[in-house]
Amino acid sequence: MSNSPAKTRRTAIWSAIATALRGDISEGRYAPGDKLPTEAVLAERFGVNRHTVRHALAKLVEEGLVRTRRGAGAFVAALPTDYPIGRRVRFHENLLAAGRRPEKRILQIERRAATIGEAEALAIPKGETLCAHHGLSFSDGRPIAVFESVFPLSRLPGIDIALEETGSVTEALACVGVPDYTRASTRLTAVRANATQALHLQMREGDPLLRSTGVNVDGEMRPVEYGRTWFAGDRVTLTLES
Amino acid sequence: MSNSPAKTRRTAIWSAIATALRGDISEGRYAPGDKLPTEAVLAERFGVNRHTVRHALAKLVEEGLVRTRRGAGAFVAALPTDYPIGRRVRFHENLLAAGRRPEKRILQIERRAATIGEAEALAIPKGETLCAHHGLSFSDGRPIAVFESVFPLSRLPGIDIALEETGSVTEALACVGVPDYTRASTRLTAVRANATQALHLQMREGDPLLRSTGVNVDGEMRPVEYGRTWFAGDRVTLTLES
DNA sequence: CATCAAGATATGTCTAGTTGTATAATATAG
DNA sequence: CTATATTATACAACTAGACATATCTTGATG
Repeated sequence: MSNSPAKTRRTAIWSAIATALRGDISEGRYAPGDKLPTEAVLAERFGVNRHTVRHALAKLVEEGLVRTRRGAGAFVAALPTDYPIGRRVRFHENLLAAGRRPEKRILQIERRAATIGEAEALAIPKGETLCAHHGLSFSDGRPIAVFESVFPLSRLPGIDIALEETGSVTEALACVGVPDYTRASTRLTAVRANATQALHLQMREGDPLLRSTGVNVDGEMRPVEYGRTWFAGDRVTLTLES
Repeated sequence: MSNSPAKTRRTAIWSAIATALRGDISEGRYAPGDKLPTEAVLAERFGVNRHTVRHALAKLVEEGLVRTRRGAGAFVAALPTDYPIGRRVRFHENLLAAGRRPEKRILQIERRAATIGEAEALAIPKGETLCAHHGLSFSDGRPIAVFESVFPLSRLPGIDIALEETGSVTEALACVGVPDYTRASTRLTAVRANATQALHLQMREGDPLLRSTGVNVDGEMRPVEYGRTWFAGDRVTLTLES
């Protein structure tokens, strides 16, 4: 009579407000350092109580997007992390240069046979053993990407051990005789987050991700790493160098 | 317990309560916009459980007679606003003629490239710069619609500034040399409200909206505005002139 | 010009009240 | 006995208002 089984599990009001403000910020309507409208004004705009706006703002503060000062207002803390993609792609260096505090958590390192795509990208025979590792990247303590990258073991013997000991791609490659490497190719596309990715990135299943696929080569143009990275779309802006 | 338990009840308690409240409303005891007593008070007054009162209120909400807002209360719903759609569509004029108090709140004005659909509707090259603005429409202080409309900047230089200064489409167009305009086409369809729309219109996510897509042209039949409006389905009745 | 005081604003915190939702128990009709 | 209507209880989410406290603005004062 009154209700049908098709009940609407609506998103919380404060959550919708947070999303709206997050969108305004990421679209540049409020630039970094800008003062957001006062809580009272926002409450009026959205037609809700001030406490509901405060809940939304608290969420944005928790995410690091907004910083509040009592008596002064709420200010946009920073734009999404700029992540330059060019000939030299170094996670730690890039974020340090942007004034961020980078962090990396390796979830797994394993040896396994190469898939067809991996073998092709690394220019090795299909089914050859390689070293794969995947994990999470953080900026200022907030997860911004999940990655999976593989190395040809035949070309880089001991890379798996070096990776485990150093926890750094750059250092591990240096350990096995690759002092420098450059990005040979990068492909970008947008996909939806699956459950696992959403969990790691603290977002919702289906939220947009920016997927980057790239191959790094050594000084003699031999592929040394084939990596895929899924960036949280609302936290990262990739910038392309000429 | 207080009511005769041995007798067979022809009508359910909640139904009787709904009828009583419906009568109070139709007799003017509660005028449109008035706040009904709280569920606790009504439960006390009718000598029943709060849930039984809620069942009655749910029925009235379903009928469209009552609107509830969590934390605020239950209110007698205002009558739907008649909104004529014809050759001349003027938000303010239409509502003033209907004896309402119109209001408009522009949320954003920006310049950006035209999408394919917008370029087609305005008969301009794809990607050309246009002026877009979106916001909210009110009738007697209640939000009844969200809108987004775009203008071709090449054909109407300065329209964005005029819009910002006047806050009125009709006046802004007059400022840039379009003294009069008429509706060339209108398309209507029903859609579900997303979280943002629901928030602005103070309704629930998934509630039905009436979407109107229209193109306005100047005296020489050149498109000057391409607008989309989402009306709250329970607050507006569109009326078509012959 | 520099400084201080007072007022206006804005966020932080607290208390209370109201609707929304979930779960379980009880009564009544069929 | 079974299904439905009603009661009972608890908690979550949102509103409403008041007050404290930090910050900014303004104007008077020397």
